[in-house]
Amino acid sequence: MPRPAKFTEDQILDAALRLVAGGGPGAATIGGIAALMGAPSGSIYYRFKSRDLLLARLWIRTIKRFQQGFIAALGHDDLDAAALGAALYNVRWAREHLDEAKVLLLYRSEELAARWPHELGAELATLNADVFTAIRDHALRRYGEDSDGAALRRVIFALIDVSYAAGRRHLIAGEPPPPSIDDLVTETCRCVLGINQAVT
Amino acid sequence: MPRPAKFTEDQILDAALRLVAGGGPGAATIGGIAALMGAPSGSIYYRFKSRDLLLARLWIRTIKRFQQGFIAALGHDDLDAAALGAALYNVRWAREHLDEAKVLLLYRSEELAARWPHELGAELATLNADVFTAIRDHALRRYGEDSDGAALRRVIFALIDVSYAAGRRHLIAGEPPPPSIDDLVTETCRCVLGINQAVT
DNA sequence: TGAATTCTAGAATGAAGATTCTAGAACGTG
DNA sequence: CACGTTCTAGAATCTTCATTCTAGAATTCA
Repeated sequence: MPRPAKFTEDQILDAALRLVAGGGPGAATIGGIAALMGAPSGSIYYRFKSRDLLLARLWIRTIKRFQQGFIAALGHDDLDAAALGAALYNVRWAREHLDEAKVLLLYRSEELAARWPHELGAELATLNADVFTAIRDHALRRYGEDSDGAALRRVIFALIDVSYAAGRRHLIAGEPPPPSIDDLVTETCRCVLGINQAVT
Repeated sequence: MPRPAKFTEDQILDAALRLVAGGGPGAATIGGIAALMGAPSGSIYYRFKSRDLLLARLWIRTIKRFQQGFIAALGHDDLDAAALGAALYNVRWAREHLDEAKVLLLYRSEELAARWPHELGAELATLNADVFTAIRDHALRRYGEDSDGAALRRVIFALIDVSYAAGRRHLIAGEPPPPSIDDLVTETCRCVLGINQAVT
C-alpha cells in the first residue's frame, strides 16, 4: 500500500556511521548525511524527528549489534574459555567492523547526541543491562560473593577495558587492530583472572 | 610599562579546562569561557586568535604537564622499576589531576580543535616525540632489536594503554580512579612485561 | 483510473556561536 | 601629570546548521 521508501532508516544510519567514523560526531550533520546519500535534508527529517534522535539510534543499533556476540561468548560453559572468548570477541569484532568499532570505542553516547532524546531514556538505561548481568554472573561464578566490588571491577577490566585499550590506538590510526594484540589481550586476561596456560 | 593583564592566558585555559572536563569540547565556547571568568568575549580574542588555537594550546599545556613525570619515572635505572613506576605514575597523575586527565583520556586532539591551527602543526608533531623516544629506548633495553614492532607494541600497551583502560571508566563517572586499580595495573604490567614478583 | 497514503524536494526560517571592530580605560614611565 | 602601550568592553556581523513548511510525486488498492 505505501509508496516504497527511497531512503530507509538503516541507509541513513549507515551514512551517519560513515561520517562519524570518518570525522567524529560533529561531521554527521544532517546536511552531510543527506549529501552522502544524494538526498535532500528534508528526507532525513521524514525518518528522524531530530539529529539527536538519529545519532542516538545509531548508537543503540551499534551497541546492540556488538553485544549479541559478546554475551554469547561469555555464555560458554567453561568459565575460563568464556572469559577468554569474550575478551577476544571484542578484538575480533573491532577488526571486522572498523567503522562501528570506531563509533563505540572513540566516542560516548553523550558525545554523539548532545541531549539524549527523552523518549530513548529508558532504552539507554537498559541498554547495558544484559551485558552487565552477564559479567556480574561471571564474576560471581568465578569469585563468589563480592563484598567490596573489587572482584567485579577486576572482571570488567579483564573482559572489556583491556581489549578496549588494546584496540583503541589502532582504530584511531584508522587501521584494523593487528594480530599481535590478540596475544596481549589473552595474556592479560589470564594474568588478571588467574587462568593458567592449560586453557584453550 | 604595560598595563597588567586582568585575564591571563593561563586563567583562560583554566576556565576552558573546567568547561571541557565538565561537558566536553563543545561546552568550551568562547562565550562560555568568558562567562565563567566574568569577562567579555572580546578579551578572550585578545589572547587567542581563535577558538581552535585556544583549545589546541590547552591540549598542549595539558600533555606537557603530564609528560614530565612520565618520562622521569621511566628514566629509573632499574628496568623493571622504571616500567612499573611509569605505569603507576599514569594512574596517580589521573587521580590527582581529575580535570586534566579527563581532557587527555576522554578526548583527542582532533576533537578539541576542529581544525588544528596550522601554526601549531610542528608542535603537535613533536609533542609526543620525547615520550616515544623514552618508550622505544625502554623497549630496546628490555627486548633488544625489535624487527616486527611487536616488542614496541607490547611496551606501549603495558606502560600506557593499560593504565588508560583502568582509569577511563572512573573518569567518565567523574570520580577519581579507586586504589584497587593500582593493583590491576601493576599485575598486568608484570605479566605483560614478564616481571616477577621480586621487583618493588 | 481515482482516492488515500507515504515519501521526496528544497527553499525559508531561526538559533547558536565564532569573529570582528571601534571606543575607551588602566598603567608605568619620563 | 601627559604619553605610548596594552587591555578590556560589548555591540554588530557572519557562518553554519538544525529544523520547519509547503508542494508535488510515487504507489497500492478498489
